[in-house]
This record gives sequence, structure tokens and C-alpha cells, in this order.
Amino acid sequence: MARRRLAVTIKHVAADAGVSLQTVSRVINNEPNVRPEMRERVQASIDRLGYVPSIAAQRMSGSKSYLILALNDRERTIADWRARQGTDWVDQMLLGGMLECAEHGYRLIFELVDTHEDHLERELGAALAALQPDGAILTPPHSDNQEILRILTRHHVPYARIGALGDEDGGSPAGVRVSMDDEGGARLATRHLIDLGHRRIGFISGPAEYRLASWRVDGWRAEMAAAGLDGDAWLEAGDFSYASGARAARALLARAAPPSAIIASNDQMALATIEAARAAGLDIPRDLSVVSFDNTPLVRFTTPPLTAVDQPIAETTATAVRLLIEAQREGATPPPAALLPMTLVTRGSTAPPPAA
Amino acid sequence: MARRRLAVTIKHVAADAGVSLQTVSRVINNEPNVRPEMRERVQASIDRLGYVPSIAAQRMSGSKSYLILALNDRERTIADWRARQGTDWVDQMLLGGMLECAEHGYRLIFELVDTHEDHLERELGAALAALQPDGAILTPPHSDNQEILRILTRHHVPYARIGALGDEDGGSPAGVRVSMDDEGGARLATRHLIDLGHRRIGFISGPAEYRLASWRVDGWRAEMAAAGLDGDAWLEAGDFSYASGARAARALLARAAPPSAIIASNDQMALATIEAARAAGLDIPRDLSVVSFDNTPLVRFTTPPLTAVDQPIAETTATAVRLLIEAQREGATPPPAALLPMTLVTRGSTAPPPAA
DNA sequence: ATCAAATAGGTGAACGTTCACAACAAACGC
DNA sequence: GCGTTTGTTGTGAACGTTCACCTATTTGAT
Repeated sequence: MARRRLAVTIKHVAADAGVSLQTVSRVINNEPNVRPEMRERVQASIDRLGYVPSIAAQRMSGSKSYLILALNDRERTIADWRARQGTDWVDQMLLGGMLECAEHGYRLIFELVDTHEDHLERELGAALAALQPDGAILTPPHSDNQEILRILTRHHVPYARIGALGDEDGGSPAGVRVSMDDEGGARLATRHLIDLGHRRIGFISGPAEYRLASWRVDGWRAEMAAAGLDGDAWLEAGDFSYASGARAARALLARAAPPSAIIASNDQMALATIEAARAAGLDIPRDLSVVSFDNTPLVRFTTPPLTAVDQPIAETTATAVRLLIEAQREGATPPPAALLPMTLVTRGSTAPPPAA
Repeated sequence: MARRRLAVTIKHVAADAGVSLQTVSRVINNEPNVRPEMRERVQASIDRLGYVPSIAAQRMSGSKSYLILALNDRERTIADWRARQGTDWVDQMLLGGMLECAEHGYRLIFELVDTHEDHLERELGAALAALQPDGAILTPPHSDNQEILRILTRHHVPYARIGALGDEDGGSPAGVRVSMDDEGGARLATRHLIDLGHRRIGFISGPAEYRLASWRVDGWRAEMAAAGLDGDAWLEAGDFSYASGARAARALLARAAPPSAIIASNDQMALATIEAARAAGLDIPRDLSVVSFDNTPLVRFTTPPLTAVDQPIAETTATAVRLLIEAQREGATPPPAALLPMTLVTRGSTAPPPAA
């Protein structure tokens, strides 16, 4: 329990360079009004002594903490994780944000909060008071949790919201918004299939309560309509689970005029589609083309590997971090919003339709 | 840039309860020598005002930071992540450690460090000085990076090393060690197959430079020997990649006396084995049983789903956190070590061998 | 040359908490 | 009854940094 007395502080640097504490502080923070010559001398001392400012002390005297919190729902994260499926977004999100933070001298802290009404206030409040972060990032499904937004606002912590997001926050000045273009992604997939010559393109949707799920349907429907095709003829509902995907795929394939291609709104339902097609004696991609959403590691090792719409999950957090940091500069422009495009990764599960 | 003057501090609590700062501090830290009646009064004020101690201030006056760093190699993590394969350990590790931290009022921070010789000292030093964590966790392949250990020791940060680990650190008092029982895991898999009636059990090893890879071989060999079987007859070398697994599996299946079961040292090689068997016209599990190591989400969605040895990755970090925290209590017992067992998850890829 | 303004640097207080130590009361041994 | 221990509370300094303010020095305009 002995106290550590070994750290080199600003005092040592000041003594070593023969200047006052304040001058050292000015050099550290790149403030003006220091002669280049003096600045160099101080910097030399800093380098020689290996001095690093203590975040704790900096935060105490009112400066930034250089910390950004990535808030996540504890229960959901744990549930996903226990099931060992679908936590792919955790490392994607985390690493994307961390790297962007590192660029700017910030640090991203992944924080799990209990979003139950009665715990939220105390837990989140404790985290904010204890760490005093310079910003927070909210991910679905809590990006528009009004209670969380309220607490963040009360603690004066600027936030960025990822995904989802209506316009219901009526211009709260603290909010940055970053979304992925789900509709555009669906359009990419659909156009890819149309370009290959497909006309009957089935779509397995996600659960209705997810906005991104309906956006994906919208994109597919719009692109079908643009090509003069009737989208709604080949729509089946799923809920992102493997079982629902299998059911929907079987239903599509059992139709009088079955689709020659199917787009599934996520990877697990695409996997189920492949399995259902195989069970029906169809070869992929010869008899049926399949496109997936998500592009998790799962779909690289199927046979054949799946063509998939890739979501820029990592870019999402990275952008959120960048916008948060930028918004804190003096300028104080109105909080920006960003829409990130999705990309299509073409693999072996798509081909021209069988000759009619 | 306006300073925040809204936080409720220990001073407000003291005034509210009509006691000195020190008494409040004692209550916060659960120190003895406070009358129950007084303690209650202070606690009431704390609750009413919603007071939360500031970590920054606590750290400044020499107490704990309640932060534990999970150190990871930046380049390797990024490379794995860009490739979108094999980062499964990131969220497993992270969440296991975070939950254990939360139990004890600590917080886990995932920190990527550049392990290049010339950057390591500066970067890691900066992280330690800035955050002043109460402990650090090292994961493979840097669990025995002497340079990192040296820097941690110099900064008086106790550490826990996960995986790998010879005894080459000659009793440095700061080191806690947590390992997974790779040998035991391999024995479990082998015994499972032997119990099913298999006699010719092939093994696809990992790269020789990974100690865990050779431990897995050892376990398989030992269990084979215990059953009076010659292990080395069916050993093929792989390097954890899909391609190497395919090559090894083809070699095993092309033998005069091909194995009736194959254990692959990781999931990707197991996937390759399934594909190779299918290409050779074999049905799994009727003609060939396959067991995998790792148990990532990948192997749940293959057909058939893979029987796999599950690694307690999350428990690994959780245990490390627990041991680190325990080691800091007054007792100061010699640093402990833990060996975590693996478990076998039986799915559809194993069955009795075909009747001879 | 003179005065105002801009630039370069220093000084003491403050941030919120804990530590070391002092002060006092109560309980105890004899 | 007196000195000694034990338990409870308070006081001032310290942690490492930045802020607000102050003092020189230099620059520029008149």
C-alpha cells in the first residue's frame, strides 16, 4: 500500500529546464506566447525525463479528461455474448473507435450500463462523475433512450448517437448523429442481382421493431420498382434468427414462381437460406443466388462463400469519435450528422439466373 | 470550454451532514472508527445529494484508481480485425474481465500498445503515467514480453499474465499467472472419440512456435498412449490457417489406413477438414468424426454443427482480474497461479466409427 | 521620444480527495 | 483516582495540474 513517489511531474521538468510550472504547462498544451527557443528547451527536458502529464491531475484542474465512453446495454451485451453469437459488433465498434481516439490523443472506454429504469440513473451517473469523460457514444438499441440522453445532458457530457434515430430530439445542441445507409445497402444488393439478370428477387426481412430492418426492405423495394419489378411479390418476414430464416426461405422456394435470388437481411438468415436451398436440391449459385447483410466472419467460410452487404460498423464509431472531438473545438458549429455508405462484397454465392 | 461547476463534492456532503470532510471520506471508504449513527447520517446525505467520488481526485491523493488495463498488441489486433477473422477473443476477453471488474467496483480498460521496440517504452509509459492503473493484464503472444514486464515493474503496476508462460520470470513478486489447460482439453476430445469406439484418431497440429499448439498435441498423444494406441501415426502439421488444414486433412484421408476421426487444433482447420471430407465423398459423422478446438460462433452453423473443445477465454480474464484485486489486499501472499479447465461441447460431428 | 498595445513569463490559489497527525472523550487496569 | 489505552472526530498539508491575475519586456504607432 506504499504510495508511489516515483512519477516524474511537471515540477521536475520545470526545475530541469529552469522555468516555471506554468511555462511547462503551456508547452504541454501547445499554448501560444512561448518563445520557440524556450519551447524547445522545455520539450527537451520533457523528453529526457520521460514526463507524461497525469490525466487525473489535468482533469482535476478543469481541463479535458481525454476520455470518451462507449455506452452499451449490459444485459443485452452479456446475453449476446453468452450465446456466443452476434457479438461481432463489439470488437468492430470498439476497435474502430479506439483507433480514431488514439489519433487524437483520446482514449475510448467501453462501458456497460444497466439500463433498467431504477439502476440507470445511479449507475450512469456514477460512471460519469467518476470518469468525467469528454463525450459518450450511444449504440442501438439505446441510441434514442431519452432517459440516458437526459442524464448525459445534465452532466454536460456531449454525446454521439449511432444508427436508428428519428428526428425526435428537436435540436438538442449536444447531439451528434451517425447512421449507416441501410437503404442504400439494400439497393446495392438488389441492383447487383438485377445486373446479373435476375427478375424474381426474394427478400427476407428483419423484425419490424428495428428501423434498420424496414429501411432495408425499403431499399430493395425501391430498386425493384426502379427496374419495373414488383417487389412485394417476393417478400417474406423473418426476425433475424436462423429458424425464422429457414422458414422464410422454404416459403419462398415453395412458391409457384420461386425467386431465382434471395436477399436475407442478416447473416444467420442467409445461412439458413443456403441450408434450405441445399435441402431442396438446389445448387448455389447455379440454381439460386443468395446475398446476405452484415458480412460477419461466418459467411466467409460457408460453401460457397457468401456475397454480402458489408456494414461499416467500425467506421461508425470512428466517425462518432471524430465528430465529438471536432465539435468541442471553439467553433461550436451546430452538431453534425453523418450517413455512412455500405459496400457490397461479391463472393461465390451470386451468379446469373439459370436460363429460363 | 466553460468549466463545470455542478458536480456535488465531498464538501457539500460534509456541510449537509454537519461533519468534517475526513468523516465523509471514512464513510466512503468503509473505514472503521465511525459511529454507526454518524455513518448512517453521512450515508443519507450522500444518497440524497447523489454524491459520487471523483476517481481523478482520489487517484491524486494516492488512493487506488480502480482501473485495470488489458494490454494488447495493437498491430496484431488490428490485423486480425481487418481480416475480420479470429478476433472473437477480443469481446470474450473484454467482457469476462469487465464483468469481474464491475463486481469489485473496478473498471477494465482495453489498451492497444505498439510493441515495436522503439515505441513501446514511450507509449506504454504514457498510458501508465496517464491512467495510473491498479493492475495490468497481458495476453498472448506478449504474456512473456520481458520489456513490457520491465516497464510495468518500474511503474509499480502489478500484472497478470494469461496463457503461455514458462517459469522464466524467477519469482517476480508482482506476477499473477492464469493459463488454460490445453493439454487437458486435447485429452477430453481424444477420450470422447476413444469412448465412441474410435482407434485411428488423426490430429492436425498448430504452428510449432505456439506453446499451446504443442500442449494440445501432448494431450492427444498422452491419451492415445493411455489407450494403447500409437499417436504419432496420425499426426499432421498445420499452422491454424484454413489452407493448411485442408492440406493436412487431405493427407490424412489419403493414407492407406485413414483415420476414422480427426481432431483439428482450431476451428478454421476443422472447417477445412469438413470440406475436404465432403469433397472426398465422406459423410460426417457417419464416415468421419471431427472435433475442433476454440468453439467460436463459426462452428455452430456448419452442417453438421461441430463438436468442439471450448476454451474458457472469458474466465481467463475474469480470473486474472480477481487474482489481481485479491493480491492487493493487505495479506500480500505470494502471487498465485491458476489453471482453468477446458470443456467439451458435443454436437453433431462425432459418432461411433463405421462398422469395420 | 512617448504611450499604448501585444508578447513572454511568473505567482498564488483552486480543483476534490486522502494522509499524517492532533485533539478529545470514553473505557480500562490497578 | 490516575495514567494508559482505545475509539471517534477534526485540522492542515499534500497530490499534479491549470486558471486568473500580475509583472516585465518588446513592438508599433504617433
